[in-house]
Amino acid sequence: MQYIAEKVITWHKSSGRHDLPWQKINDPYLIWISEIMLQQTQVSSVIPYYQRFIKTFPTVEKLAFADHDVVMKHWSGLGYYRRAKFIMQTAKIIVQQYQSKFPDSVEKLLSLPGIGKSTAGAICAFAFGGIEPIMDANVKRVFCRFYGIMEWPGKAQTQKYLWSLAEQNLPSNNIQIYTQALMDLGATLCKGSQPVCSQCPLQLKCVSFKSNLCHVIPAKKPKKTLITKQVNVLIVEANNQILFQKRSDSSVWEGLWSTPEIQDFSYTKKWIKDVLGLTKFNVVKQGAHLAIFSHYKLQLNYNHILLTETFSHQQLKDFLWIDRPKIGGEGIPTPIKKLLQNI
DNA sequence: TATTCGTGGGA
DNA sequence: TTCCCAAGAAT
Repeated sequence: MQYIAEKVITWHKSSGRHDLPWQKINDPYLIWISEIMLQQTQVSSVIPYYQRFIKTFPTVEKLAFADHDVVMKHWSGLGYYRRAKFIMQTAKIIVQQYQSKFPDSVEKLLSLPGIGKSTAGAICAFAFGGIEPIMDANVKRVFCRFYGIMEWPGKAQTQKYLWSLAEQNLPSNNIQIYTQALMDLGATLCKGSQPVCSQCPLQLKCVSFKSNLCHVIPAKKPKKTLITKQVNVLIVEANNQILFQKRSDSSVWEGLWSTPEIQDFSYTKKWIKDVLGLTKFNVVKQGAHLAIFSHYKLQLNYNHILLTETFSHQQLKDFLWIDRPKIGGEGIPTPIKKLLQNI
């Protein structure tokens, strides 16, 4: 067997992680859910979401026929909400076109929404024992260090090279243990900061260790100055309830319920009239709340509006009144929840 | 192909 | 406090 595979498989038996909720199972549905949740999301963050999710949606059929808002509520707080839309789409496809049975080839898995090359490889390997590579942040770090790759691993050209190395290093058996071992090594020893090279099974042939480059490999992502986006929102309150509007597709917080956006506060009166058919209200507070994202800052300018006119709560499409005490449990973006806590 | 998608944890 | 970034994919 190849050097890396032999070493990490042996290492994993004594020192790998063995108690993650999605291990020791081979149900492709459960493995799929875990892999989607784990995209760009740390294990410790995923665990409670995963357990709650599979309790409510234990099978692909349950998910395929689930209510959109119930699914979003389960995803609320986890981030990257497109993933929730994609799993609903894919669940329907699995039920309708695959008779509820997951395909076992990378090619077919890749055609499903939300499943890219790495997730397809992980599902193949973990659920079906397919000899397929993955390429997550852990594997990138391990291979970059082992082979002494100086370029930023997110660069397209570098990624291509990393995939070819991942292909070359595949073992012909024990693919589940090998795949898990690579990630565990990256998560527990070959960490981003302060790697524990003294315990690493790859130490003898690791280029970065031998050349003392572990502190500069992997290379950091080139920095970009964050821009600040401005958004105006209306916090409309009546009878201890807040008015929410469903976020549209292809925008931040897609599919979640949020406080309605307005182009300019000078349109407030017209907005209240058009949406609610009301003319009487008080602006009880104005302010701003800053939310920091990984790729930009969002300044939420708000007007807190109290309706002073009695009215009937007619059902408006894509609008929803939510009791203030229930806001924490709904599918609402975290920064909006925080904003409302301070109102 | 470079950008856009969140949130929370850790240094 | 501030910065980085994590079991990536879609466009």
